[in-house]
Amino acid sequence: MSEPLPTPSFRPLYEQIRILITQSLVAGEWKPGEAIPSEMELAARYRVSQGTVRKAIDALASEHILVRRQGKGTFVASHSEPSYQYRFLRVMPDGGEKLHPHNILLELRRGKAPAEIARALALKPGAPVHVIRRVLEFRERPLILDEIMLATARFPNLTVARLEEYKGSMYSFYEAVYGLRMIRAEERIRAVAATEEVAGHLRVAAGTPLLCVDRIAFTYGDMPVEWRRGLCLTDGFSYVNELA
Amino acid sequence: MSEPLPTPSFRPLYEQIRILITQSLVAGEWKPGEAIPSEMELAARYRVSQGTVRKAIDALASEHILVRRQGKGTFVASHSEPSYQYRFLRVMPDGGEKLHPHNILLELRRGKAPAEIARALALKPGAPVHVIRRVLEFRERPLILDEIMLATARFPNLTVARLEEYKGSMYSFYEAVYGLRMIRAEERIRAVAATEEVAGHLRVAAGTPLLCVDRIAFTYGDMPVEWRRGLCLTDGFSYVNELA
DNA sequence: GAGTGGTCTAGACCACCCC
DNA sequence: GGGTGGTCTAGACCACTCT
Repeated sequence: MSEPLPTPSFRPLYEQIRILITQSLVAGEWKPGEAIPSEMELAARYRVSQGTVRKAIDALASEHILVRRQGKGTFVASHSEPSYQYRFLRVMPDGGEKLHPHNILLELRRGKAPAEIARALALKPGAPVHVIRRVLEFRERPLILDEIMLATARFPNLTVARLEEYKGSMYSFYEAVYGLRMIRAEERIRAVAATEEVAGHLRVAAGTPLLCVDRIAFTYGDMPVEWRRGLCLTDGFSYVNELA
Repeated sequence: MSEPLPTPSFRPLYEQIRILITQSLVAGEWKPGEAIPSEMELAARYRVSQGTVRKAIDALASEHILVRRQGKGTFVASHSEPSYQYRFLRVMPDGGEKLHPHNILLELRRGKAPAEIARALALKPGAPVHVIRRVLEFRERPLILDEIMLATARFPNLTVARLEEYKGSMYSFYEAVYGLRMIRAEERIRAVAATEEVAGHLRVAAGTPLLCVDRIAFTYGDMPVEWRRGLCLTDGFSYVNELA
């Protein structure tokens, strides 16, 4: 006899709970910084044991989507919280201090996504995008020249005023103003020589070697939202990474 | 009355089990690639429940120190296994294929550790070290010029012959020949211009921008073992990183 | 079928936080 | 003191692997 069915794929309960919790997060049922219901409440809601909810929350906490605080509750992670402000910024002063750079907006304009960037953002080639250019300064010295592209469809009414009024990182801006929480990012790093124009913005000689850091940042469900290219000086600074 | 004792710090049981397992790994009770005893056996050995052993193993597995294989057992991770061979190599062709480079040894000599490197390796300044220089090639093209420093005390009888005879990554060499398993590494990346000498080895023009990747690699207990500086071409290649 | 890791449950108790 | 997450246990059952 043929098998009844080749069991399409086994999905543990805690995995399904993880998905349900994620859906509530996407739907905005619990907002960044807020507490989600207690493990017992969620267990009752989903009709599973506390241990199963716990495993689901563990997974989300390990992705930094939720944050556990013993004695207080489990909270929705937010880029607005101090410790998460520059969570994705891996460039550090060689001294070892934290880097809380100062943001100088150079330009906000409309443009069309080049083919490669459109692909990265899952848009049609030539789709309309916002192009942001800015310099990050540290101790009065320019450090990084950023170019950022965002689909206009996802970021309506983006203006210089709204960008400049906002204090804090780009991702806390997306989160606070557009409800878009960035969960993870992929970076590709190369070494390049500064062009005349770039050198001007960074106040170094043309030809100075720079890190070119291309980043794609994703929200829930691995949806790409932001493309970014950072050109970064590295005298006195380096890109720090931990391999595990 | 005064408190009996201010409870110096709470140490969960599974944490203590994790430490005991780690000690057995350090002592070589179970060798890389081998299976450790089953969860039930370890539970009996340490007189705790299977669930507690499980949590300890989960932690070690998430650090890639152990590898679980359902239905088979839990194994000691090894840099010799194909999927772990170039576990710490983050430079990838832009195409996306995996990079399995070809190793060309340039030099092995004795030297003294400069102050900064001695500090990184927890040695006395000027301590004797092996200095290895090599080029990694990919498709007949030189890609990375590496300089590696290892304390001679930890690597006795290191010779060109032994290095050249060994096929595979540096870390599988350390593991197979010296019983040193590298667990994690820290990298700091900068952009530099190729010197004449470096440019010669990489067959590019002097001044070409390169990634300069400084790495410290650690065994168990966060003991530093290897210092390494890689100078890396990035046309057609990039350093890939995932931010979570 | 026997052995392994993986899931799920239920209940007890501990550590932490805040009222 | 009452709530939250964190630990630990014990037992049942499932999925995978090998023989």
